[in-house]
Amino acid sequence: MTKSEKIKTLQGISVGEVAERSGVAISTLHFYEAEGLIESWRNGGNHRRYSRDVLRRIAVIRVAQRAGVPLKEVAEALKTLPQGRTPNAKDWARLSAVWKAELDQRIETLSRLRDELTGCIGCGCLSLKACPLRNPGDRLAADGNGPLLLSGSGEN
Amino acid sequence: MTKSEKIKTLQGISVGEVAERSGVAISTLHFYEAEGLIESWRNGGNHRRYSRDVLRRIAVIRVAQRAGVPLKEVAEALKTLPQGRTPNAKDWARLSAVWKAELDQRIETLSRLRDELTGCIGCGCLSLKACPLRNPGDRLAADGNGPLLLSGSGEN
DNA sequence: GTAAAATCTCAACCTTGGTTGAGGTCAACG
DNA sequence: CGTTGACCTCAACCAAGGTTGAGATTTTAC
Repeated sequence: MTKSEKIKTLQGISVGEVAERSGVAISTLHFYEAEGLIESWRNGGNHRRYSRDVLRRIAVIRVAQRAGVPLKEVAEALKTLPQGRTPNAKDWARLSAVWKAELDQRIETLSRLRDELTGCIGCGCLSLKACPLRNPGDRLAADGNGPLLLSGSGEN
Repeated sequence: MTKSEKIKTLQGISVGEVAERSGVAISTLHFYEAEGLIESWRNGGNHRRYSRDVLRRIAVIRVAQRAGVPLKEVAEALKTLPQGRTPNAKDWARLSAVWKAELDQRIETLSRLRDELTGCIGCGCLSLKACPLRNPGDRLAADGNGPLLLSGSGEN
């Protein structure tokens, strides 16, 4: 570690630098902090200072979001990391295993829908009770993406 | 068609019956109408009346939503159907082909993410430039699910 | 004929994930 | 020392996809 790096570690990183290096807008960093996803302390002039591990945390947050994990759940998961520590390989494995399972579920649900859609293209069977796309068995097979009630019964 | 069914066709279906038969809340039907997704006329007492094909339209709307198609796009697609007609097999094929392609894209994006996540579980490599989960090449590989800017560059 | 159930309109509110702007302070360069 | 640029707070706003409630009317059932 060079002398200037040591000073930076002691003084922390500014919000602008975190924004630039993480690719996240400053307003988003404020928002994440308000939501308890990241932390900072203040310097003498009330400006936020971040430790380096905020960058890794942000990376984790963004991967989780890509996987469709809502921020609240990400926040919960991050709270299980001991005391604002940089997540290590084991922590990351624990979180990502859970998120991968959710992602698997989402992919499976969408794949099933795609298969049904493929089978139904052009068949016009949307009007039939027997159509898998209308199948009541799917009604509670939610997408994992919010509390969508996906019913659709009754002949018509 | 029985005599009472004939009368029903002439008089249209009430909003409550549509709600019950489609599994969609009345407020949602009002909302869909305001958004131009469905249509109705009014009886003498200003109550909405629907023709039967509203049920098939609602079914189409909900399948599209399951596939992640935003309502505005569904509305656009439904407007291409000639004059509030019941969608027939050909119409349905046209719409579902487009939506299936979008769904395919979504599934592919998520699958790629899953593979990366699987490969990365426990590796702790989120901190490395070389990690596929951090790869700038992914930055514009959006999810199809809203204008998510998924960047994440800079070493850390 | 009357009471209950269904419907109407319109505005306000909800959640998620942020962005934008106003008005004020802090820091750094020359 | 002054003037930019970076930063601060707080409130308002945005989009999507609806839900909720108030107050009025209509329809239905007994």
